[in-house]
Amino acid sequence: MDAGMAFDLGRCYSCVARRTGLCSVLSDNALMRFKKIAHRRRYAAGEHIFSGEEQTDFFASVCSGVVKLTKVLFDGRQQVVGLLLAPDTVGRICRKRSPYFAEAATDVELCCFPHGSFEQMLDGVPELKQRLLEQTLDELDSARDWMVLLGRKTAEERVASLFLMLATRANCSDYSEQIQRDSLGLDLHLKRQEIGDFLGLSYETVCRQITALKKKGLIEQPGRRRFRIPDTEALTRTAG
Amino acid sequence: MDAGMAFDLGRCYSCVARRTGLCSVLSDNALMRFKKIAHRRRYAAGEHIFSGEEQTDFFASVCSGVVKLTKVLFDGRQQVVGLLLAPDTVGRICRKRSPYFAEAATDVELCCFPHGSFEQMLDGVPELKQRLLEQTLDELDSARDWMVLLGRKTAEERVASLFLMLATRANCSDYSEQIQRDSLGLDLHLKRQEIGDFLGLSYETVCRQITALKKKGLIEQPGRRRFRIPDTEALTRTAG
DNA sequence: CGAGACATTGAGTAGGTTCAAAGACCGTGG
DNA sequence: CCACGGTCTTTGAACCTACTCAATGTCTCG
Repeated sequence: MDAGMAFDLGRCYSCVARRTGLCSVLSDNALMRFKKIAHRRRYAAGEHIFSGEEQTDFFASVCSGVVKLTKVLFDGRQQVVGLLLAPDTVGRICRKRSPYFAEAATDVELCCFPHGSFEQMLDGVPELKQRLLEQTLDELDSARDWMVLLGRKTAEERVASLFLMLATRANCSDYSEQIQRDSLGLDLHLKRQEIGDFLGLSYETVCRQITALKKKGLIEQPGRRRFRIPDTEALTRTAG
Repeated sequence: MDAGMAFDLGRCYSCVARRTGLCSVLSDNALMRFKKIAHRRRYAAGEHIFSGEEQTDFFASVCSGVVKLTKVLFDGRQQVVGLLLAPDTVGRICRKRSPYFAEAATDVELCCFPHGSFEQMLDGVPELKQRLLEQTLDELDSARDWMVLLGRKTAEERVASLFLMLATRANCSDYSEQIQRDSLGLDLHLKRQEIGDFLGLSYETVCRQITALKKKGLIEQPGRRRFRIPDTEALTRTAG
Protein backbone atom coordinates (compact mmCIF):
# COMPACT_ATOMS: atom_id res chain seq x y z
CA MET A 1 0.00 0.00 0.00
CA ASP A 2 1.22 3.50 -0.82
CA ALA A 3 2.26 5.29 2.37
CA GLY A 4 0.75 8.51 1.08
CA MET A 5 -2.67 6.92 0.81
CA ALA A 6 -2.69 5.76 4.42
CA PHE A 7 -4.16 9.13 5.25
CA ASP A 8 -7.66 9.72 3.99
CA LEU A 9 -7.49 12.76 1.72
CA GLY A 10 -11.02 13.84 2.50
CA ARG A 11 -10.31 14.48 6.15
CA CYS A 12 -8.49 17.76 5.65
CA TYR A 13 -11.58 19.44 4.28
CA SER A 14 -13.48 19.04 7.51
CA CYS A 15 -10.49 19.50 9.82
CA VAL A 16 -10.31 22.36 12.29
CA ALA A 17 -6.58 22.73 11.66
CA ARG A 18 -7.31 23.39 8.01
CA ARG A 19 -10.00 25.91 8.84
CA THR A 20 -8.30 27.91 11.57
CA GLY A 21 -5.09 26.11 12.56
CA LEU A 22 -1.65 25.40 11.24
CA CYS A 23 -2.92 24.13 7.87
CA SER A 24 -5.06 27.21 7.23
CA VAL A 25 -2.11 29.02 5.67
CA LEU A 26 -1.28 26.28 3.19
CA SER A 27 -2.10 26.43 -0.49
CA ASP A 28 -3.96 23.39 -1.86
CA ASN A 29 -0.69 22.31 -3.34
CA ALA A 30 1.27 22.59 -0.11
CA LEU A 31 -1.56 20.88 1.72
CA MET A 32 -1.20 17.91 -0.64
CA ARG A 33 2.47 17.60 0.26
CA PHE A 34 1.70 18.07 3.92
CA LYS A 35 -0.86 15.28 3.80
CA LYS A 36 1.71 12.88 2.50
CA ILE A 37 3.88 13.16 5.60
CA ALA A 38 1.01 13.20 8.08
CA HIS A 39 -0.82 10.39 9.79
CA ARG A 40 -3.76 10.38 12.18
CA ARG A 41 -3.45 8.91 15.59
CA ARG A 42 -6.08 8.33 18.26
CA TYR A 43 -5.69 8.28 22.00
CA ALA A 44 -8.26 7.22 24.57
CA ALA A 45 -8.98 9.47 27.54
CA GLY A 46 -6.24 9.13 30.12
CA GLU A 47 -3.75 7.73 27.62
CA HIS A 48 -0.18 8.93 27.73
CA ILE A 49 0.94 10.75 24.59
CA PHE A 50 4.54 11.54 25.43
CA SER A 51 6.80 12.53 28.28
CA GLY A 52 9.65 14.99 28.10
CA GLU A 53 12.20 12.31 28.93
CA GLU A 54 11.80 10.19 25.85
CA GLN A 55 12.68 11.59 22.45
CA THR A 56 9.49 12.82 20.84
CA ASP A 57 9.50 11.84 17.21
CA PHE A 58 6.57 13.88 16.01
CA PHE A 59 4.90 17.23 16.02
CA ALA A 60 1.09 17.28 15.78
CA SER A 61 -2.08 19.27 15.37
CA VAL A 62 -4.92 18.50 17.74
CA CYS A 63 -7.93 17.59 15.57
CA SER A 64 -10.38 16.79 18.34
CA GLY A 65 -10.39 16.36 22.08
CA VAL A 66 -8.30 17.94 24.82
CA VAL A 67 -4.60 17.36 25.45
CA LYS A 68 -3.27 18.10 28.91
CA LEU A 69 0.33 19.18 29.48
CA THR A 70 1.56 18.64 33.02
CA LYS A 71 4.70 19.14 35.01
CA VAL A 72 5.40 17.13 38.12
CA LEU A 73 7.45 18.05 41.18
CA PHE A 74 9.73 15.53 42.88
CA ASP A 75 7.14 14.73 45.54
CA GLY A 76 4.21 14.25 43.20
CA ARG A 77 2.69 17.71 43.19
CA GLN A 78 1.33 18.36 39.73
CA GLN A 79 0.66 21.46 37.70
CA VAL A 80 -1.18 21.48 34.42
CA VAL A 81 0.72 23.98 32.26
CA GLY A 82 -1.47 23.84 29.21
CA LEU A 83 -4.77 22.60 27.86
CA LEU A 84 -4.62 22.10 24.13
CA LEU A 85 -7.83 22.09 22.13
CA ALA A 86 -8.20 21.85 18.37
CA PRO A 87 -6.51 23.38 16.45
CA ASP A 88 -3.59 23.83 18.85
CA THR A 89 -0.32 22.06 18.22
CA VAL A 90 1.58 19.70 20.47
CA GLY A 91 5.15 18.46 20.50
CA ARG A 92 8.56 19.97 20.83
CA ILE A 93 10.55 21.39 18.00
CA CYS A 94 14.09 22.61 18.34
CA ARG A 95 15.86 21.59 21.51
CA LYS A 96 13.79 20.60 24.49
CA ARG A 97 14.70 22.23 27.73
CA SER A 98 12.22 21.43 30.44
CA PRO A 99 10.32 18.20 30.15
CA TYR A 100 6.62 17.82 30.61
CA PHE A 101 4.00 15.16 30.08
CA ALA A 102 1.34 15.20 27.44
CA GLU A 103 -1.76 13.18 28.16
CA ALA A 104 -5.15 12.79 26.52
CA ALA A 105 -7.68 14.43 28.86
CA THR A 106 -10.52 13.24 26.64
CA ASP A 107 -10.51 10.98 23.62
CA VAL A 108 -8.09 12.69 21.31
CA GLU A 109 -7.33 12.68 17.63
CA LEU A 110 -3.96 14.00 16.52
CA CYS A 111 -2.61 14.69 13.06
CA CYS A 112 1.06 13.76 13.44
CA PHE A 113 4.02 14.95 11.41
CA PRO A 114 7.34 13.13 11.81
CA HIS A 115 10.02 15.52 13.02
CA GLY A 116 12.36 15.31 10.08
CA SER A 117 9.89 15.90 7.30
CA PHE A 118 8.00 18.50 9.32
CA GLU A 119 11.08 20.63 9.75
CA GLN A 120 11.79 20.21 6.08
CA MET A 121 8.30 21.50 5.33
CA LEU A 122 8.86 24.39 7.75
CA ASP A 123 11.96 25.47 5.87
CA GLY A 124 10.29 25.10 2.51
CA VAL A 125 7.02 26.86 3.32
CA PRO A 126 7.56 30.26 4.93
CA GLU A 127 3.88 30.79 5.70
CA LEU A 128 3.94 27.63 7.77
CA LYS A 129 6.80 28.83 9.92
CA GLN A 130 5.12 32.21 10.24
CA ARG A 131 1.92 30.54 11.37
CA LEU A 132 3.79 28.37 13.87
CA LEU A 133 5.43 31.47 15.28
CA GLU A 134 2.05 33.14 15.65
CA GLN A 135 0.54 30.15 17.41
CA THR A 136 3.52 29.96 19.73
CA LEU A 137 3.12 33.64 20.58
CA ASP A 138 -0.54 33.03 21.30
CA GLU A 139 0.35 30.17 23.61
CA LEU A 140 2.83 32.42 25.37
CA ASP A 141 0.08 34.97 25.87
CA SER A 142 -2.21 32.31 27.31
CA ALA A 143 0.52 31.07 29.61
CA ARG A 144 1.04 34.60 30.91
CA ASP A 145 -2.66 35.08 31.48
CA TRP A 146 -2.58 31.87 33.46
CA MET A 147 0.34 33.17 35.52
CA VAL A 148 -1.85 36.04 36.67
CA LEU A 149 -4.53 33.57 37.67
CA LEU A 150 -2.09 31.33 39.56
CA GLY A 151 -0.24 34.16 41.22
CA ARG A 152 -2.95 36.59 42.15
CA LYS A 153 -6.51 35.29 41.85
CA THR A 154 -8.70 33.86 44.58
CA ALA A 155 -10.18 30.37 44.38
CA GLU A 156 -13.54 31.72 43.25
CA GLU A 157 -11.95 33.86 40.56
CA ARG A 158 -9.87 30.94 39.33
CA VAL A 159 -12.83 28.61 38.92
CA ALA A 160 -14.88 31.33 37.26
CA SER A 161 -11.98 32.05 34.90
CA LEU A 162 -11.73 28.41 33.93
CA PHE A 163 -15.41 28.15 33.04
CA LEU A 164 -15.16 31.36 31.08
CA MET A 165 -12.08 30.19 29.22
CA LEU A 166 -13.51 26.79 28.34
CA ALA A 167 -16.85 28.26 27.29
CA THR A 168 -15.19 30.89 25.14
CA ARG A 169 -12.99 28.37 23.38
CA ALA A 170 -15.81 25.89 22.91
CA ASN A 171 -18.04 28.54 21.38
CA CYS A 172 -15.41 30.29 19.30
CA SER A 173 -13.67 27.49 17.51
CA ASP A 174 -16.81 25.44 17.03
CA TYR A 175 -19.31 26.58 14.48
CA SER A 176 -22.04 25.23 16.75
CA GLU A 177 -24.08 27.28 19.19
CA GLN A 178 -23.04 30.72 18.09
CA ILE A 179 -26.70 31.41 18.64
CA GLN A 180 -26.82 33.27 21.90
CA ARG A 181 -23.86 35.41 22.77
CA ASP A 182 -24.79 35.95 26.39
CA SER A 183 -25.52 32.33 27.24
CA LEU A 184 -22.62 30.00 26.59
CA GLY A 185 -22.51 26.25 27.09
CA LEU A 186 -19.68 23.84 27.59
CA ASP A 187 -18.93 20.21 28.33
CA LEU A 188 -16.60 19.71 31.25
CA HIS A 189 -14.60 16.56 30.67
CA LEU A 190 -11.95 17.24 33.29
CA LYS A 191 -12.04 15.58 36.69
CA ARG A 192 -12.02 17.75 39.82
CA GLN A 193 -8.45 16.68 40.48
CA GLU A 194 -7.36 17.80 37.02
CA ILE A 195 -9.11 21.13 37.41
CA GLY A 196 -7.33 21.57 40.72
CA ASP A 197 -3.99 20.81 39.10
CA PHE A 198 -4.74 23.37 36.44
CA LEU A 199 -5.89 26.09 38.83
CA GLY A 200 -3.32 25.46 41.54
CA LEU A 201 -6.02 24.41 44.02
CA SER A 202 -6.93 21.25 45.90
CA TYR A 203 -9.79 19.28 44.34
CA GLU A 204 -11.93 19.86 47.44
CA THR A 205 -11.64 23.60 46.99
CA VAL A 206 -12.62 23.25 43.33
CA CYS A 207 -15.69 21.32 44.43
CA ARG A 208 -16.74 23.92 46.95
CA GLN A 209 -16.27 26.79 44.53
CA ILE A 210 -18.26 25.09 41.77
CA THR A 211 -21.06 24.52 44.26
CA ALA A 212 -20.82 28.13 45.37
CA LEU A 213 -20.98 29.43 41.79
CA LYS A 214 -24.03 27.29 41.15
CA LYS A 215 -25.73 28.64 44.28
CA LYS A 216 -24.98 32.15 43.12
CA GLY A 217 -26.58 31.34 39.79
CA LEU A 218 -23.43 32.20 37.85
CA ILE A 219 -23.23 28.74 36.32
CA GLU A 220 -25.88 26.09 35.74
CA GLN A 221 -25.55 22.37 35.23
CA PRO A 222 -28.28 20.99 32.97
CA GLY A 223 -26.52 17.66 32.45
CA ARG A 224 -23.97 15.38 34.01
CA ARG A 225 -21.07 17.08 32.28
CA ARG A 226 -22.91 19.92 30.70
CA PHE A 227 -22.66 23.43 32.05
CA ARG A 228 -24.30 26.67 31.03
CA ILE A 229 -23.29 30.24 31.73
CA PRO A 230 -26.48 32.28 31.82
CA ASP A 231 -24.79 35.66 32.21
CA THR A 232 -21.32 35.91 30.71
CA GLU A 233 -20.90 39.47 31.93
CA ALA A 234 -21.57 38.55 35.54
CA LEU A 235 -19.17 35.61 35.43
CA THR A 236 -16.51 37.78 33.84
CA ARG A 237 -16.86 40.19 36.73
CA THR A 238 -16.32 37.50 39.34
CA ALA A 239 -13.43 36.11 37.29
CA GLY A 240 -11.47 39.33 37.80
CA MET B 1 23.69 63.01 8.79
CA ASP B 2 23.23 59.54 7.34
CA ALA B 3 20.56 57.67 9.25
CA GLY B 4 22.62 54.52 9.09
CA MET B 5 25.44 56.19 10.98
CA ALA B 6 23.24 57.17 13.91
CA PHE B 7 23.99 53.76 15.34
CA ASP B 8 27.58 53.18 16.35
CA LEU B 9 28.83 50.25 14.27
CA GLY B 10 31.28 49.08 16.91
CA ARG B 11 28.60 48.27 19.43
CA CYS B 12 27.44 45.05 17.83
CA TYR B 13 30.78 43.38 18.39
CA SER B 14 30.49 43.59 22.13
CA CYS B 15 26.72 43.07 22.27
CA VAL B 16 25.21 40.09 24.06
CA ALA B 17 22.53 39.79 21.38
CA ARG B 18 25.23 39.33 18.78
CA ARG B 19 27.01 36.72 20.88
CA THR B 20 24.07 34.60 22.01
CA GLY B 21 20.84 36.38 21.07
CA LEU B 22 18.79 37.23 18.05
CA CYS B 23 21.74 38.65 16.10
CA SER B 24 23.91 35.57 16.64
CA VAL B 25 22.44 33.90 13.56
CA LEU B 26 23.13 36.79 11.21
CA SER B 27 25.92 36.84 8.69
CA ASP B 28 28.17 39.92 8.79
CA ASN B 29 26.33 41.13 5.76
CA ALA B 30 22.89 40.68 7.25
CA LEU B 31 24.11 42.26 10.46
CA MET B 32 25.11 45.33 8.47
CA ARG B 33 21.60 45.67 7.11
CA PHE B 34 20.14 45.00 10.53
CA LYS B 35 22.25 47.75 12.06
CA LYS B 36 20.84 50.25 9.63
CA ILE B 37 17.30 49.84 10.90
CA ALA B 38 18.24 49.62 14.58
CA HIS B 39 18.69 52.32 17.16
CA ARG B 40 19.72 52.15 20.80
CA ARG B 41 17.47 53.44 23.49
CA ARG B 42 18.08 53.85 27.21
CA TYR B 43 15.61 53.73 30.05
CA ALA B 44 16.21 54.61 33.67
CA ALA B 45 15.15 52.18 36.39
CA GLY B 46 11.41 52.43 36.92
CA GLU B 47 10.79 53.99 33.56
CA HIS B 48 7.83 52.86 31.52
CA ILE B 49 8.74 51.20 28.21
CA PHE B 50 5.31 50.44 26.80
CA SER B 51 1.84 49.34 27.79
CA GLY B 52 -0.38 46.97 25.87
CA GLU B 53 -2.93 49.64 25.19
CA GLU B 54 -0.85 51.92 23.05
CA GLN B 55 0.41 50.75 19.69
CA THR B 56 3.97 49.54 20.12
CA ASP B 57 6.01 50.66 17.18
CA PHE B 58 9.14 48.62 17.79
CA PHE B 59 10.54 45.25 18.60
CA ALA B 60 13.79 45.16 20.58
CA SER B 61 16.65 43.13 21.98
CA VAL B 62 17.60 43.73 25.58
CA CYS B 63 21.29 44.72 25.59
CA SER B 64 21.70 45.32 29.30
CA GLY B 65 19.53 45.56 32.38
CA VAL B 66 16.29 43.88 33.34
CA VAL B 67 12.89 44.47 31.76
CA LYS B 68 9.82 43.58 33.77
CA LEU B 69 6.55 42.52 32.13
CA THR B 70 3.50 42.90 34.35
CA LYS B 71 -0.20 42.36 34.15
CA VAL B 72 -2.60 44.20 36.39
CA LEU B 73 -6.02 43.15 37.67
CA PHE B 74 -8.90 45.61 37.88
CA ASP B 75 -8.31 46.22 41.59
CA GLY B 76 -4.57 46.78 41.36
CA ARG B 77 -3.27 43.29 42.07
CA GLN B 78 -0.16 42.81 39.97
CA GLN B 79 1.59 39.82 38.52
CA VAL B 80 5.00 39.95 36.88
CA VAL B 81 4.71 37.60 33.92
CA GLY B 82 8.26 37.85 32.69
CA LEU B 83 11.71 39.11 33.54
CA LEU B 84 13.73 39.82 30.43
CA LEU B 85 17.50 39.87 30.65
CA ALA B 86 19.96 40.29 27.81
CA PRO B 87 19.72 38.88 25.19
CA ASP B 88 15.95 38.38 25.45
CA THR B 89 13.61 40.23 23.14
CA VAL B 90 10.73 42.50 24.01
CA GLY B 91 7.78 43.81 22.04
CA ARG B 92 4.81 42.36 20.27
CA ILE B 93 4.86 41.08 16.76
CA CYS B 94 1.78 39.88 14.92
CA ARG B 95 -1.50 40.80 16.54
CA LYS B 96 -1.54 41.63 20.20
CA ARG B 97 -4.12 39.85 22.25
CA SER B 98 -3.66 40.46 25.92
CA PRO B 99 -2.00 43.67 26.97
CA TYR B 100 0.74 43.94 29.51
CA PHE B 101 3.13 46.57 30.72
CA ALA B 102 6.85 46.63 30.08
CA GLU B 103 8.94 48.56 32.56
CA ALA B 104 12.64 48.99 33.20
CA ALA B 105 13.40 47.18 36.47
CA THR B 106 16.98 48.44 36.35
CA ASP B 107 18.67 50.86 34.00
CA VAL B 108 18.04 49.30 30.62
CA GLU B 109 19.54 49.53 27.19
CA LEU B 110 17.44 48.30 24.27
CA CYS B 111 18.33 47.83 20.63
CA CYS B 112 15.11 48.78 18.89
CA PHE B 113 13.88 47.74 15.47
CA PRO B 114 10.92 49.61 13.97
CA HIS B 115 8.07 47.21 13.29
CA GLY B 116 7.84 47.59 9.56
CA SER B 117 11.47 47.11 8.68
CA PHE B 118 11.89 44.38 11.27
CA GLU B 119 9.16 42.27 9.74
CA GLN B 120 10.68 42.91 6.35
CA MET B 121 13.99 41.59 7.68
CA LEU B 122 12.18 38.60 9.17
CA ASP B 123 10.75 37.65 5.82
CA GLY B 124 14.04 38.16 4.05
CA VAL B 125 16.28 36.32 6.50
CA PRO B 126 14.97 32.84 7.33
CA GLU B 127 17.55 32.21 10.06
CA LEU B 128 16.25 35.27 11.87
CA LYS B 129 12.69 33.99 11.91
CA GLN B 130 13.94 30.59 12.98
CA ARG B 131 15.86 32.15 15.82
CA LEU B 132 12.88 34.21 16.90
CA LEU B 133 10.77 31.06 16.95
CA GLU B 134 13.34 29.31 19.12
CA GLN B 135 13.52 32.18 21.58
CA THR B 136 9.74 32.30 21.76
CA LEU B 137 9.64 28.58 22.48
CA ASP B 138 12.20 29.08 25.23
CA GLU B 139 10.11 31.84 26.73
CA LEU B 140 7.10 29.56 26.63
CA ASP B 141 9.09 26.93 28.50
CA SER B 142 10.11 29.47 31.11
CA ALA B 143 6.54 30.63 31.50
CA ARG B 144 5.41 27.06 32.07
CA ASP B 145 8.12 26.48 34.65
CA TRP B 146 6.85 29.57 36.38
CA MET B 147 3.31 28.22 36.31
CA VAL B 148 4.49 25.26 38.37
CA LEU B 149 6.07 27.62 40.84
CA LEU B 150 2.97 29.81 41.11
CA GLY B 151 0.54 26.93 41.26
CA ARG B 152 2.28 24.41 43.44
CA LYS B 153 5.32 25.65 45.29
CA THR B 154 5.55 26.89 48.88
CA ALA B 155 6.82 30.36 49.73
CA GLU B 156 10.25 29.02 50.66
CA GLU B 157 10.53 27.06 47.41
CA ARG B 158 9.48 30.08 45.39
CA VAL B 159 12.08 32.37 46.85
CA ALA B 160 14.78 29.71 46.53
CA SER B 161 13.75 29.16 42.90
CA LEU B 162 14.05 32.87 42.15
CA PHE B 163 17.57 33.11 43.55
CA LEU B 164 18.54 30.03 41.64
CA MET B 165 17.08 31.34 38.41
CA LEU B 166 18.69 34.76 38.69
CA ALA B 167 22.05 33.31 39.67
CA THR B 168 21.98 30.82 36.82
CA ARG B 169 21.14 33.47 34.28
CA ALA B 170 23.67 35.94 35.62
CA ASN B 171 26.45 33.36 35.52
CA CYS B 172 25.54 31.79 32.20
CA SER B 173 25.05 34.75 29.93
CA ASP B 174 27.84 36.80 31.43
CA TYR B 175 31.39 35.83 30.76
CA SER B 176 32.27 37.04 34.24
CA GLU B 177 32.59 34.85 37.29
CA GLN B 178 32.47 31.49 35.64
CA ILE B 179 35.17 30.75 38.18
CA GLN B 180 33.46 28.63 40.77
CA ARG B 181 30.60 26.43 39.63
CA ASP B 182 29.26 25.63 43.07
CA SER B 183 29.27 29.16 44.40
CA LEU B 184 27.19 31.55 42.31
CA GLY B 185 26.78 35.25 42.85
CA LEU B 186 24.12 37.69 41.77
CA ASP B 187 23.01 41.27 42.14
CA LEU B 188 19.42 41.65 43.21
CA HIS B 189 18.06 44.86 41.77
CA LEU B 190 14.40 44.07 42.36
CA LYS B 191 12.47 45.52 45.27
CA ARG B 192 10.71 43.18 47.69
CA GLN B 193 7.40 44.29 46.24
CA GLU B 194 8.49 43.37 42.73
CA ILE B 195 9.77 39.99 43.88
CA GLY B 196 6.44 39.40 45.56
CA ASP B 197 4.59 40.30 42.36
CA PHE B 198 6.78 37.88 40.48
CA LEU B 199 6.40 35.00 42.93
CA GLY B 200 2.74 35.52 43.73
CA LEU B 201 3.50 36.40 47.35
CA SER B 202 3.14 39.44 49.57
CA TYR B 203 6.33 41.43 50.03
CA GLU B 204 6.31 40.67 53.76
CA THR B 205 6.42 36.96 53.04
CA VAL B 206 9.30 37.49 50.63
CA CYS B 207 11.15 39.33 53.37
CA ARG B 208 10.61 36.59 55.91
CA GLN B 209 11.67 33.86 53.50
CA ILE B 210 14.85 35.66 52.49
CA THR B 211 15.70 36.07 56.15
CA ALA B 212 14.95 32.39 56.74
CA LEU B 213 17.16 31.29 53.83
CA LYS B 214 19.98 33.43 55.16
CA LYS B 215 19.62 31.89 58.62
CA LYS B 216 19.74 28.44 57.07
CA GLY B 217 22.93 29.42 55.29
CA LEU B 218 21.47 28.73 51.85
CA ILE B 219 22.11 32.27 50.68
CA GLU B 220 24.56 34.90 51.86
CA GLN B 221 24.52 38.64 51.45
CA PRO B 222 28.01 40.11 51.25
CA GLY B 223 26.82 43.50 49.99
CA ARG B 224 23.79 45.73 49.91
CA ARG B 225 22.44 44.17 46.75
CA ARG B 226 24.91 41.38 46.36
CA PHE B 227 23.98 37.79 47.13
CA ARG B 228 25.97 34.60 47.07
CA ILE B 229 24.82 31.01 46.88
CA PRO B 230 27.44 28.91 48.66
CA ASP B 231 25.90 25.54 47.82
CA THR B 232 23.91 25.41 44.60
CA GLU B 233 22.93 21.79 45.16
CA ALA B 234 21.40 22.52 48.56
CA LEU B 235 19.44 25.49 47.26
CA THR B 236 18.20 23.43 44.32
CA ARG B 237 16.88 20.87 46.77
CA THR B 238 14.89 23.43 48.73
CA ALA B 239 13.66 24.98 45.47
CA GLY B 240 11.81 21.75 44.60
C1' DC C 1 -26.08 -5.75 43.36
C1' DG C 2 -21.49 -4.71 44.77
C1' DA C 3 -16.99 -2.57 43.81
C1' DG C 4 -14.36 1.16 42.48
C1' DA C 5 -13.76 5.72 41.05
C1' DC C 6 -15.19 10.25 41.57
C1' DA C 7 -17.75 14.08 43.94
C1' DT C 8 -19.43 16.41 47.93
C1' DT C 9 -19.44 18.20 52.50
C1' DG C 10 -17.68 19.01 57.25
C1' DA C 11 -14.17 20.11 60.83
C1' DG C 12 -9.76 21.43 62.18
C1' DT C 13 -5.32 23.30 60.79
C1' DA C 14 -1.60 25.81 58.66
C1' DG C 15 0.67 28.77 55.52
C1' DG C 16 0.48 33.15 53.91
C1' DT C 17 -1.92 37.76 54.10
C1' DT C 18 -3.06 41.90 56.32
C1' DC C 19 -2.41 45.46 59.42
C1' DA C 20 0.79 47.90 62.15
C1' DA C 21 5.04 49.69 63.92
C1' DA C 22 9.83 50.25 63.99
C1' DG C 23 14.32 50.26 61.69
C1' DA C 24 17.68 51.06 57.77
C1' DC C 25 19.17 53.52 53.87
C1' DC C 26 19.65 57.48 50.71
C1' DG C 27 19.50 61.85 48.79
C1' DT C 28 18.51 66.71 49.78
C1' DG C 29 18.92 71.07 51.72
C1' DG C 30 19.90 74.05 55.51
C1' DC D 1 28.13 67.99 58.30
C1' DC D 2 24.00 66.57 60.09
C1' DA D 3 19.04 66.70 60.34
C1' DC D 4 15.04 65.59 57.74
C1' DG D 5 11.78 63.20 54.74
C1' DG D 6 10.77 59.62 51.78
C1' DT D 7 11.19 55.00 50.37
C1' DC D 8 12.17 50.44 51.27
C1' DT D 9 12.85 46.64 54.59
C1' DT D 10 12.17 44.03 58.61
C1' DT D 11 9.55 42.03 62.27
C1' DG D 12 5.38 41.08 65.11
C1' DA D 13 0.49 39.75 65.87
C1' DA D 14 -4.09 38.64 64.39
C1' DC D 15 -6.70 36.83 60.88
C1' DC D 16 -8.38 34.30 56.90
C1' DT D 17 -8.27 31.55 52.85
C1' DA D 18 -7.41 27.37 51.19
C1' DC D 19 -5.45 22.77 52.60
C1' DT D 20 -5.71 18.37 54.94
C1' DC D 21 -8.01 14.67 56.84
C1' DA D 22 -12.12 12.15 57.07
C1' DA D 23 -16.74 10.55 56.22
C1' DT D 24 -20.58 10.19 53.24
C1' DG D 25 -22.87 10.30 48.82
C1' DT D 26 -23.29 9.29 43.80
C1' DC D 27 -22.46 7.35 39.39
C1' DT D 28 -20.86 3.68 36.32
C1' DC D 29 -19.91 -0.74 34.93
C1' DG D 30 -19.14 -5.46 35.29
